[in-house]
Amino acid sequence: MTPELQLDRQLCFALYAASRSMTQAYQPLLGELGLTYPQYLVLLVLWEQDGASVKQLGERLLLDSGTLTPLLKRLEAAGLLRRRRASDDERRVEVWLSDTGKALEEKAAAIPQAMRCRYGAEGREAESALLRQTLQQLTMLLQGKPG
Amino acid sequence: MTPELQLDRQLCFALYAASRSMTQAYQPLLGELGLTYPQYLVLLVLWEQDGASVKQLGERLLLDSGTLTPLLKRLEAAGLLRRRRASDDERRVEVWLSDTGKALEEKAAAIPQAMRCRYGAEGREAESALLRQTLQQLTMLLQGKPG
DNA sequence: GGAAATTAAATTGTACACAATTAAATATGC
DNA sequence: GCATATTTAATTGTGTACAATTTAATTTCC
Repeated sequence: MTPELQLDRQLCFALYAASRSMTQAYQPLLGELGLTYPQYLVLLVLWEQDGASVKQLGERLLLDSGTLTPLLKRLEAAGLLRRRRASDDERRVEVWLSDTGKALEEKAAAIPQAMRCRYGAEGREAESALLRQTLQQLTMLLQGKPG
Repeated sequence: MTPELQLDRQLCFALYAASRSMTQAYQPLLGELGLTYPQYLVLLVLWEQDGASVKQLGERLLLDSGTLTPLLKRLEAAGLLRRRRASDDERRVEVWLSDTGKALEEKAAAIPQAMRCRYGAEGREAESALLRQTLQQLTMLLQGKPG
């Protein structure tokens, strides 16, 4: 066995396992709101930036239209948002929150604190902020954007 | 906008983005071997532990049979491994590498170094080992296993 | 030793991811 | 001003993820 290929030495697998574990930990909380984890991410962007285009959502979340289009259709079917061709550029599709979608932000506001508790980050704000920044830098590197 | 809900402050999104970026960065290297990233992870386990059961693979990779069964069938169809009911317990399915599957380890041996170069980890072994350990601890926490 | 509980995979159904292609709208260059 | 290139979404097809159910084999417990 090549030592370099040991699973437990792979940063990539540590990332993959942590990311999926985190998503799983969110699931019970998001389930109460009727959301999946990627749907929650889309709403996080829209609560900051209502009316964002599919392209803008994709840039923030690093997702393409092949993922976003069906996801947005499901959120539209759930009544949380509406999709609209922009009048000044018919190629663009703008995504606007409905009142229900806007109102959901209040319920979601409790989630971050609940999760910090869940993964033992309470009282370790500095440590988890550092981890977050390290991951953000790594993402920029992997995306080929000079950091 | 609730400040706590800002996308760029979410550890969960930093993880999600980094994990997918890492998988994307592996893709060109794995593509040459005809593998997807999860398939590569399965092979990492088998190169360490040939003959592992589906359950054992699932425990190492945190995946269930719903994911593994079709993935293993594809690797079997590609001629890299064979699945066999264990004779001492017919519930268990053992996964054994073919000669082709075993031989692939040599080609894969170049991947870790190529990737370290790719994400700027050269000469920063300590830093990336620390990140890996932090992520492994976080995963254990999220999986509810006392760390 | 046989019913009930447990375990291991497979199956079913839904929802991402993402590469590759298509289609429509806008921008560009000559 | 018009052909060409670019941009933006949608579509198509493959491969995960994962919850929930099913099936078959083994344990457990009386």
